[in-house]
Amino acid sequence: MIRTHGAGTLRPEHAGQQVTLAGWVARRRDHGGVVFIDLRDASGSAQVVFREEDDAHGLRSEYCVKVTGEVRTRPAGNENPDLPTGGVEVVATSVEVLSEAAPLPFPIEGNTEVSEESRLRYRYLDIRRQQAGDALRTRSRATYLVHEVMRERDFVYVETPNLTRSTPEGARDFLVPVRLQPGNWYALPQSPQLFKQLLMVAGLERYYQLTKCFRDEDLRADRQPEFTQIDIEMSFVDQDDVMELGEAIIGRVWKETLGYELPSPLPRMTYADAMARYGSDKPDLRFGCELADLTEYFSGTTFRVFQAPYVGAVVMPGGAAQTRKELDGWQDWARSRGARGLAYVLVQEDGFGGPVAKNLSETELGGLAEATGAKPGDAVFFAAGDRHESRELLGAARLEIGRRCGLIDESAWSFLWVVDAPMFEPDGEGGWTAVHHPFTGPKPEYADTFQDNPGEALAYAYDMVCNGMEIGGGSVRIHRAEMQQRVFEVLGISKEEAESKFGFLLEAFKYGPPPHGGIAYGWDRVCMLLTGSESIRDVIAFPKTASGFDPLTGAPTPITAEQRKEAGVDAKPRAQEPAPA
RNA sequence: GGUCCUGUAGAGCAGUUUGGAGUGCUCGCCACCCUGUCAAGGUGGAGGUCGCGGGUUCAAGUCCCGUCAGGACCGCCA
Repeated sequence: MIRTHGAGTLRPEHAGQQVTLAGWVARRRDHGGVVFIDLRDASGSAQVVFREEDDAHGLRSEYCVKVTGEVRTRPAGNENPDLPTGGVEVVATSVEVLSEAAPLPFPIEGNTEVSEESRLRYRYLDIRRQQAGDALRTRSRATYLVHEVMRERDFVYVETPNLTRSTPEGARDFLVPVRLQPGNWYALPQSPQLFKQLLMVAGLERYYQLTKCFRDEDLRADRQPEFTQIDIEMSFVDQDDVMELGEAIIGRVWKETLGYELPSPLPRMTYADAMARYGSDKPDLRFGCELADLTEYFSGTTFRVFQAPYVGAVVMPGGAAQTRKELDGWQDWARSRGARGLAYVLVQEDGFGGPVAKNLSETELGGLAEATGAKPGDAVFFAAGDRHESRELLGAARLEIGRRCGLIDESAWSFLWVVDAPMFEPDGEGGWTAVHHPFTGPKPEYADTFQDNPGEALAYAYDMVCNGMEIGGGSVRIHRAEMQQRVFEVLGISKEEAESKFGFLLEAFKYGPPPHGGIAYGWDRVCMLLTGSESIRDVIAFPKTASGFDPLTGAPTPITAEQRKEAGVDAKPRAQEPAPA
């Protein structure tokens, strides 16, 4: 090594030692006759003292330097108790500039806010900054912890292909042209779902992998086109076994990195409860404001709008004090989410306000506070119509209320499992679509009957939710061809279609497939929560912007005509796949 | 595909409401001064297609139209 010590490791007990440090010039304080340099490396930073004759005046921010000198305790009165190395300094005897640095596009030191655009453009400098570097280091520590847990539990780490077959999952595939077979394309995996099930057939019994997944959909703060999953599958297990493992992993990570002890076992909530009480399948339990179901309450109402299959409400504490402009703002907010508006009643000391109040009877208004839990000074927001849509609107309003009113305890952790989601939901065209994926099994009590009443059947599935964000989800899978066939029938997938799309899985299931189940964690999201980041981009070394652009490399780029020809982008497949009989 | 926010010196911002000379702040950068600082200090200086294009106007950073980029959200993402 070029250096003998990490700058951040120096302490008074090193006094008297000759050391060589290597790192970057973080700050310089040039007094003419004496020059102080804070030399930073991955371990921290230390003060180096130069005298006039050492010629340190030419050192500039972020020069990469090697310094040799003697550690000494600082002169009395000059210690800096705010710094870990503040008791000592290195008196330089020689300095070598390993490389110079051009003037920086943004400051490395200090807490200056820098636009994400330029941080990503110069990501290597951003990561030199404390915050971005720490996020990646925390992610690394957490990753090791996951491997520890999995190793302790005898899981087999298996890598699955990234160049694979397009499979009919939910998202759009990224496609890769195949030079060796012009006209044919690989797809990048949306997840290793089918491979991990094959590994169960293969008898590995306990598989895991930290792996990239790819989905060609529009991006968000918590979505990137390529992202990392902890992918897990286990044989001969029940739902509780997988959930116990999931809690062990997340529990270890939170305990070892944040010192936070996860409740054990984690609370569980049914999907039905989550929708009814929080209007979400991933409720944020860091604050209350539960929804009130007023369908029964308004069953006899003369107000047309409330003559609906569902009427619900959510209370905004202190909301009656809002200005007309703020209340109108809620209407815009609701319309931007595709709703017609957001009816509201203001509960005041001396009565009720808001445009809806006059449409309600004395009795309806009189019992409203009790029915919703509203107090004088609060606003009650209503949604009426389709049960699911209305609840989702109220759930979104609840979150908005939580944010606007500062009800969310940012220091709190709210972990829970949401279980018993429906297997199917209407696809809007008279058929059914899988809520989870088509290989998810029904809860045992629906095993024989789900095809008769698909809307009622519950899936043997579970989602881990943290602070209102889904961080992991899984299910006990179907392992019998007969049951799989019935699911396909509900989904309107013909035998031929199933055969051509994932015949390889169905074939594997002919050879003694074990009962199995698993889970996948969105590792970027987990790390985002762990580090308190606003976006998963903060825990990804080289992320892409919302339009899928990488400001650092400039990807994606056009290709040359030659590349296009060679890749076979425009080629037609040589022969059609054999038509199903 | 849609809605909203943002774009002014290397960085972070103010100025845009009500059009009047690129007007300004903090940091950084360059030169010089300075022997105990640690967000060092002092003096001086450089640095601007006001995202881009068009329009209105005697006059546009400011008003209008379009467009590009970034961000948030809806749709979408099992």
